[in-house]
Parts: sequence; structure tokens; C-alpha cells
Amino acid sequence: MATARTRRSPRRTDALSRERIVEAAVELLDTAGEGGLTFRALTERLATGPGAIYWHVANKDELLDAATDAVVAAALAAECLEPPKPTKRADPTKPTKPAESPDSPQDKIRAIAFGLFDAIEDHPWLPTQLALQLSRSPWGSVTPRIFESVGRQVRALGVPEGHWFTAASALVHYILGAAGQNAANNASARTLAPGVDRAQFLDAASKAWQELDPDDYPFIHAVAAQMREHDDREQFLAGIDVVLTGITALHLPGERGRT
Amino acid sequence: MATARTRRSPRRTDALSRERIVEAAVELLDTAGEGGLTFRALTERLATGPGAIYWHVANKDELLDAATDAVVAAALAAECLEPPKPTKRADPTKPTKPAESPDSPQDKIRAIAFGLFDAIEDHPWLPTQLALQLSRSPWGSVTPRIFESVGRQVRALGVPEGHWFTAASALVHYILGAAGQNAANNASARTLAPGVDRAQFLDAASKAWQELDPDDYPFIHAVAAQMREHDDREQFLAGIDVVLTGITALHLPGERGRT
DNA sequence: ACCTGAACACCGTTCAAGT
DNA sequence: ACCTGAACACCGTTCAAGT
Repeated sequence: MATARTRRSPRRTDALSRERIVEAAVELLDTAGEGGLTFRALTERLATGPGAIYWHVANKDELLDAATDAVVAAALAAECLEPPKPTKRADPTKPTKPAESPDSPQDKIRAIAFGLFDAIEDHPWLPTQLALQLSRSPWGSVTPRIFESVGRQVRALGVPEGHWFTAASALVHYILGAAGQNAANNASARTLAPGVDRAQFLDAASKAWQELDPDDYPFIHAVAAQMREHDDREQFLAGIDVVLTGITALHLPGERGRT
Repeated sequence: MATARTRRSPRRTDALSRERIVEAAVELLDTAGEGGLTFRALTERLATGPGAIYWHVANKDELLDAATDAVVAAALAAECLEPPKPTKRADPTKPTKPAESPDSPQDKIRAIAFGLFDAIEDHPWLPTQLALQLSRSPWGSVTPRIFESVGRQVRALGVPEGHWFTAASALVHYILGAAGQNAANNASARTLAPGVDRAQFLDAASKAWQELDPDDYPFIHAVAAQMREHDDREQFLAGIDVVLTGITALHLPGERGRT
């Protein structure tokens, strides 16, 4: 239409670049959701035509891959510097295993996991795009990145080489699966009722579970209450500990595998 | 164009129905891939107009959800009847823990997992659609189904009620994550070179890993050989055992928790 | 109640043309 | 080398009209 639109960006002075395009794509995904990333929206935001974008990027899939990769790389880089954030409400009734040094491989794995967890919280489109990229090129840029970060700690844990692949896979798969589920919850809570907070959403979801036929879904029925009360990060951490314990029990020679 | 196309289906005699539409959608996804499911392709296959489909189905998302749900439900139903298939090549060097009854909860969990594993192998689009459905409605039809199947066995395992949610979540997340990764591999092997078999694909992928900079990716570099030799199902099973062991060690009161 | 099919708005992508 | 923007093919969805 011919409406004189307030020009969002003043005429572009700096040159276009792949980096700037990817950056704009991430912003669009964050603010407008997965459906909001459009070449038309992108051209408007960058004040160009579609052809300019295609000069720097082969197609939309490549752009999405680049956006995913950028966000994951940033998350993994950040978590290497910061110490792992403690769970919001410290629970003194559950003492963690005491015999771990502050920067044990276990702690670093938790840090990596929470790094991804947080990134997914900031960018709810991440899990879906990860799945899509996986189906396009399974050993593309992102998988190796995550695998490498986790794998190093598996190694540091003392797992013998023959079990590296198994142990790292188990961890990566759990982390991505759990973080994805969580992102879905958050996104859904936002979408269904923008004003509503997480607690109310979990309440509603729990109620929905309780309304399932108890004959067909006895377990879900029984566990609905737990799912209402659960704290995301606590739950996420508990799952990581399950996998870590399994790895330790199955793959570590003695009680303490560090050389 | 006006080419007189050989009409695939003779004039439809039976009435349209939601079931028939979902069935056709699954077939299209299987044969033509995720991009192949189109309302136009669907109308041609069903010999109708788009309006007819919209009478039975609200929109494409709902159709995809229904297709996903149908396939998952079938997989979970099938695995409840059949005994778990043994790994193709039995490995007598690795004795499984002997003290498990033939239909132990552990075995049933493995059966469920392999049921989903096989379903994903037949329908490579499943993981992506599961992720998409998750992001649309996290507690939609599919998640409760899988959660229920796995959860019952967690219960049978003797896990105390307070840990049900954690234990079931860990299993479900691992299963979906690992099966998804695998589906991606298969799909990619098919796409990149239709005539090539899995071994050759893994070979190529492994080589790609070995070509990554060893300074940036020391772990990946070291583990590339393992990934070439790995057997999917064996690997998948090993991961499940890691999670099961972790659950047993962390959440089971004694050594054997069954009452 | 169930189906038809033309029409609409929108999308990814291309390409001849400019600088 | 880098960018412009009109044009193309295709898609999900709608809706007045039929039976």
C-alpha cells in the first residue's frame, strides 16, 4: 500500500554483511517468533531488497542455520567463563553430594547445560530450529559444538575412551530434550495468555492432565500434582544428575575416576 | 497447465473423513518428505478441493498434529504386544545384567523406546513434527501418550512417587533426543546420496569430523572413529541403560525396589 | 451436512539491470 | 563486487455457491 511509512532505520550508511543479516534475523525471531522471520520483514529492517540478502546468504535455511549457530556458540562461550548459577531457591533439605571440588567436570557439565537452558529461554525458537537443522544436516555446525563442550568434561570425568561416545550422547540428548520441553512450556505460557505467569500456566496444564481419563492415563493422573509444583531448573538439574550418576556407575572404573 | 493428467484415483466413491485425510497426509509425508505435504497434493490425492479438507480439519498445523499423533499412538500400541526385538548382532562379549526377569520393567522400557525408534525410522519427519507440536502445545496429545507409557514402567520399577516425574522425564527426553538424532542421520544418508548405505554415510560423516580443527575440537577428533563404527541400536540401548542405571542408583531405596 | 473451486494474501526466490 | 526491485511460482486459507 502507498502509506508513507515512518522509516524505521535511517538510510543505511554501513554496508550490509552476513553478520548484520544474521543479527537482524535473530532479533526478528526473538521479537516476532518463528513466523516473523520473513525476507520481506528482513528487507524492511535492513532497508534493502531481497537480492541484497541473497548475495550474502544462499537461502532461508542457511540463514536459519547461521542464526541457530550464532546463538548456540554464544551460549557455550558464555558458560565457559561464568560459574554455574545456583538454583534460585536454595533447598537446604537436599544436601548435594559433598565430595565434589568446586570446578569438577560435573559442575562444568551443569554449567554447559544451564548455558543452553538459558539461551533457549531467551530464544524460544531455538529447539525447533535445532531439530530442523538436525534433520537437514545432522552433523552440521551446532551438534559438534555442543558435543565437543560436553565431551571434554566426559573425558575429564575419567570415562574410559571406549565409552566416550555413549556417555556424551546420553548427556547431549537429555540436555537438548529437557531444555526443549521447557522452552515449549515457556513459549506456550506466553502465547496462551500473555499476562499469565508460569505458575498459573503450570496450574492449568496440571489441571488438563488431571482431566484425562484415569483409566487410560493412570500415571499422568498420579503425577499431575508433581508437575504443578515442579521448579524447572531444579528438575532439569535432577535429570542431569540421573544421567551423570548412570555414567559414573556404568563407565567409571573405580569410585573416583580422576587420575 | 492444461496437460490431461492420468487421474491417479478413480472418482472417489467413499466419503471423505478426518481419518482418511490424516492417513493420506502420513503417506505423503512418508513418500514426499516434509515439504511434500501440501494442500494441493492432498486434494489431488484425495480427488477433492481444499474446502473439503478444511471441513474436516481446522488448518495445516492441526493436520500435522493429527498425523504425528496417529503414528506415535500406533508405535506405542504395537510395542505393548510384541516382545522387544533383540539387537541384530548379538554380542556375547558383553553379558547383560543377568538378574532381570524376561518382562522386567527395564525390558518394557526398552521395548517402548525401540517402538518409537522404529517408528521414527519409518517416518523420518516425526522428530521435527514432534518438536513443532511441542512448541505449539507442550502438553498436547503426544507428550502425555509417551509419558504415560514410560511412566508406568518407572512406577513398576519401584521408584518412589516423589521421583516419578524426574525419572520419567529423564527417560523420555533421552529417548526422543536420541531417536531424533538417529532419524536425522538416516534421512541425511538417504538425501545426500540415495544409493549410498548407512556405513558409507557414517564413513563420510566421520571423515568430516576428523577434518575439524583438532585445536578447536579435540574431543570430536578423538571420537570420530567410534562414531564410524557405532551400531545405532546398540548405542541407543546403551544410552537407555545409562539413564536406567542412574534412576536405579539415585531413586531406588535398596538394591531391588520391587515390593 | 458436506463438498466445489475460483480467488486472495503472502511467501521464498530469481534475475535483468544498475552502481 | 555489491545492491535494487519488479516479477514468478507456489503456498495456506477463505468463501460464495452448489448438492
